[in-house]
Amino acid sequence: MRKPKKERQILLKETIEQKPFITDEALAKLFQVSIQTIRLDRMELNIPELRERIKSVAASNWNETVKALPLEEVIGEIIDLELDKRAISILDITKDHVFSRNKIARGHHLFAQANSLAVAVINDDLALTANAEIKFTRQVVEGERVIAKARVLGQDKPSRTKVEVESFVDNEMVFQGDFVMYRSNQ
Amino acid sequence: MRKPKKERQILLKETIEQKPFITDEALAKLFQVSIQTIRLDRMELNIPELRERIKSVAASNWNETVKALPLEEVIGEIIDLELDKRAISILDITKDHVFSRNKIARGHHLFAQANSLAVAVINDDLALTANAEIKFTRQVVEGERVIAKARVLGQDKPSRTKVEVESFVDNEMVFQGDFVMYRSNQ
DNA sequence: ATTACTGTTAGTACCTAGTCATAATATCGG
DNA sequence: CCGATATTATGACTAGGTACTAACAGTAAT
Repeated sequence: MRKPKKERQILLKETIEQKPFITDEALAKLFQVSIQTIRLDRMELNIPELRERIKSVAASNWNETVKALPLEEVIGEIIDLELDKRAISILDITKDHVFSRNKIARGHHLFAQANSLAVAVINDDLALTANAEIKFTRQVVEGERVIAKARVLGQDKPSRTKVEVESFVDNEMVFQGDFVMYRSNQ
Repeated sequence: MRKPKKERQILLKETIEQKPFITDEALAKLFQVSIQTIRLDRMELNIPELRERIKSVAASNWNETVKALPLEEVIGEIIDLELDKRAISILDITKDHVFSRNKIARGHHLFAQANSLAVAVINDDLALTANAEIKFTRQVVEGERVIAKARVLGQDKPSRTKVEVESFVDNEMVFQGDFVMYRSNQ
């Protein structure tokens, strides 16, 4: 029934992470030990008391409300561009681009970088994405720098241009997309 | 210096709404009355005590967490969700979402709505887009309301789930995407 | 002038979910 | 079996309250 200290502490940590609203009393019942033991465990694991946990959850809420829409106009910085040929852009992955849970970059930011690069490379006043086939080949985490390279492949029909975009972190491909772009054909 | 009861109570309500972390003691000093007066005021105004306020702020985040994605991280507003089955979200296209030139919605916003819906519908702690095939079937302009509908199709492999997302403006399809989602366990 | 009422302040007992410190007991490994 | 580690118990204290009673000042009505 009762588990050894180490095991209990690991479970305790997980339980509190998952359910930060739980009291020491409830934890004591859950693990079949006294409240004091739970408190000693929290001490050792540096887990604050219930009220402080709730407070921090509430506070983190407050801050994230302020951040509003992270999807701004910034979708990478273009560092090389030859219209209707190729283009390169850089996007530094910050905390604004990642899931709060696991620090992995959200897919639409990688897509946005690639897509906007595909739009930018088209030598036309109007360029829209008609369709695309994309692959997220590796996870990107906070702090990494994504380099997207677009290559114009050619035109099936006069109003459709194919653009291939490949994105890299340290020469490792993280994203690959084939975009079919609509253009007005002035 | 000291204001009449009514005025104080109005200000009290506003103050607490704006700063829910404030204690009765601090409020008493702020309004130059005794703690008891503040408590009587809270009673009359049905404002709960500090800890309950903090709790509700914290809970408002925790409860509304859809497995993989906190609700406020979803692009668009989720109006229907049944995990691992289907989900619907609404995104109103504002000037923030369009090209300044022609008021046409930028593709990555439609993608972001669809992609985050595909993430949200997955009943798992970790959900990432592996790859996707998308079509922009009609242009969307500023002021239009996009309704995205996600449908979970099934699983090829245990860790891969297919999600189809179709987005509409006035019953007209504007976007269609087949997403292959990676999920951690379950 | 007395009564009634409102608004404010004061004080008590009690509550929860802890803290800290110390002591006593239980359990396990060698 | 002994000693170290682990656990439980005990008492005193804290913040931020609730719930209740009592007192008092100022105003209005009778």
